[in-house]
Amino acid sequence: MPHLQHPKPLRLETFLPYRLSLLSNAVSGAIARGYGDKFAISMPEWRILMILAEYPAISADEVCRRTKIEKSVVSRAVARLLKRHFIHRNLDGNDRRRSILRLSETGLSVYDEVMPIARDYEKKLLAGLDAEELQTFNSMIDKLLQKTDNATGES
Amino acid sequence: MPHLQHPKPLRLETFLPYRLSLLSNAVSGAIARGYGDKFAISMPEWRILMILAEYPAISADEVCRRTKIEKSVVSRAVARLLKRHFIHRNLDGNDRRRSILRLSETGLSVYDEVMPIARDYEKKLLAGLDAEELQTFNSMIDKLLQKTDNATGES
DNA sequence: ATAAAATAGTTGCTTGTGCAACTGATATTA
DNA sequence: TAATATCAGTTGCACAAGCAACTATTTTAT
Repeated sequence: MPHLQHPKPLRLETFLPYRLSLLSNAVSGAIARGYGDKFAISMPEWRILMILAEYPAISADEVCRRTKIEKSVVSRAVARLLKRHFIHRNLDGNDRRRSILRLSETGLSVYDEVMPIARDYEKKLLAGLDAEELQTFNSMIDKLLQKTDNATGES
Repeated sequence: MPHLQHPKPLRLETFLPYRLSLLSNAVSGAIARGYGDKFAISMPEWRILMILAEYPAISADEVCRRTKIEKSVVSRAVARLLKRHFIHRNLDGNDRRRSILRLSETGLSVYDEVMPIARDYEKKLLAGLDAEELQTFNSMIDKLLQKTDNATGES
């Protein structure tokens, strides 16, 4: 039996999508282990806490837009954060479909404890890389995100 | 009710793990849509085809090591690829725990059809970026992968 | 040689995710 | 104003992923 092999295969190890996925999983995974072990919060929950720390008093819908998390995932994560009293929810008086989410004292204290862990991890990860490299790296990410926006985005 | 807001929050939009995850999802997602719509193959399945195109005649275990896909996922993906006759499997004569996987003619032809789509997408994504930027970007990914290896790896 | 440990691979189970359908509320149009 | 469309949010469902437990085989150690 012949070994079927493409004459010029696309090498997985150098394939950008694969490399990005490895890196993203490794980085997100490491941080997720941090807050997951300590507070039993999931990544979507953590991102919601983050976005509410940055933008207090926004709706679930705005959370979706800002975090790019799918709305059913947000809905269930919000339910769990409510049950654990990490956030509050009030109906929006002007539009009773909408409700306004806010961090609670508890939620803020959780955020205050997790945030430095996340920030330190990021810092440690980027330590020893010179500023110019980092600059290029970040601008590359921006450029690539823009390109994928075009491909993914609305007509 | 006071709006609880951290005085110096970690901005989600500039948070590296978040940005990497956005980018990775967008990039992998775009390609996955390509082969998914056309051949109904999943991302793990596609990666297994890729790795077999590059390394014909390797074991499932080696597929795991080379693709970093979890072994149960590989097992099920291999089962599906076998059922669709995209690959062959033979027992290894020397070690009867192990079996040897190979692309079939069909599998190779699928690979030959999907591969250019993936490569073209990658090319289009990277078009217009100057070579030096790209070089830095790739070396940054390598450096970061190495750092996460240390953190994730064995004691 | 025998027992214990390691390895390749499969399967069961739990969990997370995302689409689609749905409810209730608001906006739009005729 | 009535009919229709849109929007915020929830829930049902189907599927993917990962862990752990298991089988069968091979390696290592005593």
